Order: sequence, then structure tokens, then C-alpha cells
Amino acid sequence: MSSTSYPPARNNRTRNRKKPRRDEIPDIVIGRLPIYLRTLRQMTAEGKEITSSQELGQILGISSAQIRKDLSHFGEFGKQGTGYNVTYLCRQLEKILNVDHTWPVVVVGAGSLGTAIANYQGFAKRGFQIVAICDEDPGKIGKEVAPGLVVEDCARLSARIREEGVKIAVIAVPAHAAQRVADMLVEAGIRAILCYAPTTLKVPPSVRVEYIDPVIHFQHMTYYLR
Amino acid sequence: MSSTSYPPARNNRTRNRKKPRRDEIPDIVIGRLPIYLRTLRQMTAEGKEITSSQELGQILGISSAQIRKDLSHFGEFGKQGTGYNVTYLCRQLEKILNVDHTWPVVVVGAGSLGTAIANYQGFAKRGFQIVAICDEDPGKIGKEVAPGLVVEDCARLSARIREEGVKIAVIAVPAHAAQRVADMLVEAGIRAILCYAPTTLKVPPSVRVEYIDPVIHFQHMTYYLR
DNA sequence: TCCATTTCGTACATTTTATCACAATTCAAG
DNA sequence: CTTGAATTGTGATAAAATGTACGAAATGGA
Ligand SMILES: NC(=O)c1ccc[n+]([C@@H]2O[C@H](COP(=O)([O-])OP(=O)(O)OC[C@H]3O[C@@H](n4cnc5c(N)ncnc54)[C@H](O)[C@@H]3O)[C@@H](O)[C@H]2O)c1
Ligand SMILES: NC(=O)c1ccc[n+]([C@@H]2O[C@H](COP(=O)([O-])OP(=O)(O)OC[C@H]3O[C@@H](n4cnc5c(N)ncnc54)[C@H](O)[C@@H]3O)[C@@H](O)[C@H]2O)c1
Repeated sequence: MSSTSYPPARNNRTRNRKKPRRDEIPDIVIGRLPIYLRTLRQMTAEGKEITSSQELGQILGISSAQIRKDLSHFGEFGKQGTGYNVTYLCRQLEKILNVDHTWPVVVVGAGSLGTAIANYQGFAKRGFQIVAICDEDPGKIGKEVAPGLVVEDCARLSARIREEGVKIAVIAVPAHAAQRVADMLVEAGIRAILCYAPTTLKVPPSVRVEYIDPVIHFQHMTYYLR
Repeated sequence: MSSTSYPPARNNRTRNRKKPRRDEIPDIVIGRLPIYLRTLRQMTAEGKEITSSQELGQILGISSAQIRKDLSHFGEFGKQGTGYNVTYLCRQLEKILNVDHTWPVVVVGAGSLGTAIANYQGFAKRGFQIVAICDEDPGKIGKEVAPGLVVEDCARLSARIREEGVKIAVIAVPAHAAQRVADMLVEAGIRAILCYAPTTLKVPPSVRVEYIDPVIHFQHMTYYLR
């Protein structure tokens, strides 16, 4: 640990720095923070105590200035001449991203992808706990697809979302069923959806959807394969 | 089918349009094309023959002007007053993206994710055929993880990449092994990598890497959950 | 203590991306 | 044939994102 403490003491320059309102911080900046956090956690695991915007940029393939500017939207986390305390910056990013506690997550669709997700330890390890999974196939209901995780029917899942205040859901059903599932989730109070179905969903503005479609990535890359 | 043919006949305005060199088309534009293509294919499946930038934009939640401008980098594919012929635009985007034929793909890591990928029909259906899978665990080698797909050892996979000229690979191993695997793949001649391991890889500029990490998406969304 | 070196945070410049808005077409209805 | 509504492709403009460069610390060694 370095001798002086993080965060740095206030000084003339920082005293009057205006804090931007949350909603005017560009989404593209928010989108990079989880990458920074992942890298910092990796450093923590390796026992690294200090890093710099230059080192981070090197690892991530982006400029050091961008990292500094991104972070500067939220405060001053580094120390001139030294860099950033890895643990401290981790904690700060976790607070900013709202991941300084565990989030419960539900999964819809207990097919091959849903089962893989339910069994993946990486979610819980990084703060996202799969608390329930459902499927419309009666043949799957009651099956224990992962340790301690039994497939429920969709009505039950909907009720649990409400009762337990779950905000995050994963859609792992075929594309043709995805919109119907999304409607159900929104109705139940879900606010964030990670959609694996290769389709675009229509949801109210208060709900955020992100998509994972590996084929999209393949097709993006093949453009450059000549 | 509409009475007149796509593409539209050339006219004064188009005659002198300069075609931008491939390498100066913004990557962010390329990144949207697969989304357009996916939507158009969906329309094809629904029997829709004509669409418009407005309709596409509505579905995708982006502006019609952006869609028109994106497409305009590559030519003129629509007809004023009418819109776009779905089939024709599909074919054009497939050519542009270089997905007017099937690409062979190899997978490294035959764990739970690798197995799910190997079994997923959605890749082949959209032009990406998993032709081989490998694992370093001797206990997994020889197992048939999907119909017609037997786990090989990594040296054999490397040889096949070379022999068969495979250009695209998926990394589905734990993060700590990912860089080693990437080095092997690059050495074997792979040019595009889809990495599921939650880490950032170092590869030469001639190789493109894209990442899928669901936790990154969760963390992006939790920022907005207050 | 002083100096050389490192690194941050940020004002300003540049580049990139998105939007606007309109002439040119297309087509169908009357 | 004429009119009106719809839609494209694109130059001009606006907005957003990124990069540059530097003053202000912080550190460690002479
Ligand atoms: N398997 C993969 O590796 C993979 C990879 C990328 C994307 N995907 C996508 O993820 C989705 C699921 O893929 P999969 O391979 O698990 O498919 P799958 O057919 O194995 O499983 C889908 C499951 O969803 C259930 N389901 C269907 N409609 C439902 C509804 N309305 N409510 C609740 N459950 C419903 C089905 O009963 C089935 O169990 C698909 O959209 C697929 O394109 C899968
Ligand atoms: N399972 C999921 O749903 C999921 C979701 C997102 C991301 N991931 C990520 O995908 C990766 C794989 O996850 P998983 O659940 O399949 O893990 P897993 O442990 O089930 O499988 C990993 C496999 O990789 C093999 N392996 C390890 N080192 C190797 C090497 N050098 N060469 C070849 N094979 C090697 C192991 O023998 C094992 O079979 C991990 O990085 C994980 O974080 C998994």
C-alpha cells in the first residue's frame, strides 16, 4: 500500500469542480466502465496494488487520455505522479456502476443456453445471482437444471419477480417467443433485460435491453476477412 | 414483387458518385449492417417484400436517416417513393459483409459453454458452420459433444486450421487460459476470434477480436437501475 | 533540499458520428 | 396526364467523441 491515502486530498483545482448530473454522462462512457472494472479486478487477483491510465490503456488498447477523461466524470480517483490504487478504484467503480452488492437475476427459457447460464459460476462470482428460471414446456418444469435451481412455470416466475423485486432478467427462448416473454417481464416489473434471442425487442423507455448475438459479431468480423 | 427491378437504374445523380474505399468506411457503420441484415432476413421469413428506412428504423430504434446514410456508403439499393426490396437488400448486405457463403469456424474449449455452442443450430442456419472443437483435457478428447463433432486435441485443431484454411475461432476456455489459446490460434492462421472468456486479449493488428461477456452488459445496465 | 521524472485532470482542438432538410423520383388515384 | 403522398440519397450542419498538450502535484534519488 502506498504511504498516502486515496482518494487524494482536495486542493484548489478540485474544490470548484462541478459534478455532472448522472443523466448527462454519455452512455458510451458508462459502457467502458465495466471493462475497466474487470481489468482492475483481475489486477487485484494478481496482487497488483497500483496502476496508471497508461497501463490500463495499454492492456485495453485504448488511450490513457480516454480513461482519465472517463473517470473524471465521476471524481478524482488517482494521484498525480503515482497513478491509481487498484483496490480503491475498484470500489469506486463498483459504487458508480451500482454493483457494490449482489443483484438477483431471473432466466426465462431452460433450453440448452438457459441451462448453461444457470450453471455458470461466473455470474455469482461477479455479483449476479441467478435466483429463478422458468420454461413454458411442462416437461421441463420441476427439473433441477443447476444445483438448487428448479425450473418453474412462467406465472410463478412472474409472481416471484414482483414479490422479490427482481429487476434483471435474461431471455433465452427462441426468437419468435422473445417479444411475448419481454412483455411478460416488463409487466412483472423487470427493468433490465439481457436478450440472447436474435431479434430486436420493443419495450418502454424505462426498460433497458442489451443483446448478445454471436452471429452479429461473426458478420462484423467477416467484413474484414478478404 | 414490384413491377420494376432493383437495383434502380443509374441516373445523372448516381453516375458520378464516388465509391469510398473499403477501409475508410467507419467501423461503427459496419457494426450496424448485421443488425439490418438480421431484420431483413426476419422480414423475408415473414414474406415481406418491401420495406423502408423508416420502417427499419422504427423496428430497430434508430433514425431512418442513419440507415439511409449507412447504406449509401456502399451504393444505392432503394427506390425513391417506394423503399427497399427486402430480398435484394438482403443479398447486397450479404455480399458487403462477406457472408454470401458459409464460413467454417473452430471452437476451443469443450466445457459447458463450448458444448452449448457446438449444439446450437443458429450458427449454421446463419452461415457459420462449426467444423471442429478441441480441449486440453485428455478426458474430453474423443467425446462426441454434438452430432458429428468429436473433441480433438489442440495440436490436431491447430493442424486443421492450417490445412483447411479456417479463419474464424471461438474461445470458450477459462480466462486464465485465453491468451495462450489466442496465441496458438493466431499462430495457426486464425484471423477473427470471438472470445467468451472475460479478459482482454493481445493479438497482432491483422487479427480481429470481439468479446462476449454477459456480466459487462449487466453492469452497464445496473448503472441505470436506481 | 532540489531536480528529474511520472502521472493526473482538464481546457482546447480535432475528428468522427448523427441529424436535418430538400431535390429528385416513384407511384397510385382521379 | 396531373396531382399528392411517400421515400431515397446526400450536402450541409450540429452534436458527440476523441486526442493533444500542459499546469499541477507526487515521488524518489542526488
Ligand atoms: N445455445 C446457444 O449456444 C445459443 C447461443 C446464442 C444464442 N442462442 C439463442 O438463445 C435462445 C435459446 O437458445 P437454446 O439453444 O437454449 O434453445 P432451446 O430450444 O434449447 O431452448 C429454448 C427454451 O425456451 C423455452 N420456451 C419457448 N418459448 C417460451 C416461452 N414463451 N416462455 C418460456 N419458455 C419458452 C422452450 O421450451 C425451450 O426449453 C435462442 O433464441 C437462440 O437463438 C443460443
Ligand atoms: N457457461 C456459460 O454460460 C458462460 C457464459 C459466459 C461466459 N463464459 C465463459 O466461457 C468460458 C468457458 O466457460 P465454461 O462454463 O464452458 O467453462 P468450463 O470449465 O465448463 O469449460 C472450460 C473448458 O476449457 C478447457 N480448457 C482449459 N484450458 C484450455 C486450453 N488451454 N486449451 C483448450 N481447452 C482448455 C477445459 O478443459 C474445459 O473443458 C469461461 O471463460 C467463462 O467465463 C461461460
